[in-house]
Amino acid sequence: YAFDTPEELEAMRNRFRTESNPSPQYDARIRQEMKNSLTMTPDEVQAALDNALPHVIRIKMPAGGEVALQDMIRGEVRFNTDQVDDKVLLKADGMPTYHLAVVVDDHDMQISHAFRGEEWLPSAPVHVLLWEYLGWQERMPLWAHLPLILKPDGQGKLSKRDGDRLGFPVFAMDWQDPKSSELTKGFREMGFLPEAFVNMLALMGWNDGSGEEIFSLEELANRFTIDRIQKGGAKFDFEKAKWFNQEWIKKSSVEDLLPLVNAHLAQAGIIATSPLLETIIPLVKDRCQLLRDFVQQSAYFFQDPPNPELDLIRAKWDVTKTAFFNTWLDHLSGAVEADAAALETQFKELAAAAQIKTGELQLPLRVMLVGGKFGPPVFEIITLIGIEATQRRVKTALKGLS
RNA sequence: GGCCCGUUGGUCAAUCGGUUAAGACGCCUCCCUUUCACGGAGGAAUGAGGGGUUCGAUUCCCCUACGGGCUACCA
Repeated sequence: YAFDTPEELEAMRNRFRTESNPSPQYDARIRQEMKNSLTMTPDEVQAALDNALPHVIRIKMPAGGEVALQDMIRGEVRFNTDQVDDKVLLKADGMPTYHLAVVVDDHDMQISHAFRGEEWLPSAPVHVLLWEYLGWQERMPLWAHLPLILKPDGQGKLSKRDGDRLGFPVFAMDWQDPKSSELTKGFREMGFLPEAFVNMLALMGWNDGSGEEIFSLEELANRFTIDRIQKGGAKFDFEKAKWFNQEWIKKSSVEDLLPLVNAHLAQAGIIATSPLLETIIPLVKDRCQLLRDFVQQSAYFFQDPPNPELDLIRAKWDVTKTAFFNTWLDHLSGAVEADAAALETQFKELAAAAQIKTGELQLPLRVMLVGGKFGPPVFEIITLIGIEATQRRVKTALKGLS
């Protein structure tokens, strides 16, 4: 039992704080100077308890002892119990701290292997002792303290604030702090496939030695061995994370991608119609790292580009090109069905007749139709959006260019 | 400060005493491509420093340096 008030604890820290000991602990020596059942008489303790004096229950770390634990990743780790403080086990409000709770929970849940971050290693001796003191040491789980994920720019472990600061998600899914209502971005909402997220995470601090990197959850489970877990922390690399996603987008079927792509399009206000989207996905998926990239890559199939980047073509624009496009527009009206090869041939013939290089005309055409310098081959796009939309977009662009 | 854990290219990393020290991401060059990607072929780039042990150390040991974690009635 310890009856020290927060103020008294603070006073103790101030009293014992020195340059060589910036954070004094409630340890075997200091506890002799504090108000607890080791320094008070049994009667005093009983009286305090009877008077419902606020108190906590601390673990009494043995003086001059040693706790050794076997870690599956790091081997034997030893701690001198003099260096570990008398951690609070039960708080004044009656609630257990993590230290007590984790041991009791793991015991009740019959946990065989306890995996946790390396930041828990310093308090492991408290937990080991608790398993012993509670009389459960036969059932103590095997320990594994995993390496941490570090900030990309050094300076410590990755925290949720780094996401905002450096522009990448930190949590699996969007998470809003109920208290501060602060939003932390999630990998899912940013357009990561679950498979890619799991894959990326698993390969941070572990590999199977084969050099392969793309694994499904099932493959990961089959190949996983504890002895191949890395000991040092790994800096998070968003570029690599995106690469994993890109690989999984390439690997995924149209059926799997369809609902996800549809959701991202819908969120961007684009209503994608059904048979069209299925044909578009395989056409553009190689150009997408994140699911949200599908928005830019397929929006123009469903709606005219709102602000085509005409500046890209304006510099090299002249009246002969305007004339060419007007001629082409006329010829287009005669076309019954849109066939990519036929359209391209016709386009090239007209270009030759006008004595303009097709290269100087295809880029402008692309910008008029899709809005920028990206996307699949232009004539394939025309077959999908149709003659009518093509004419409309070219006319709009010509107005913008004049 | 103390205690604990770690340290191979910019990043993730293979190597379990003898290798030209893999591979991937990113970067650069070229090819394919009248866009952007995909794909293909190349390239630059690594054993923190110092001592040992050994015929031989990236690999084993020690020291130093550096990095990380913990040091709350938070987890």
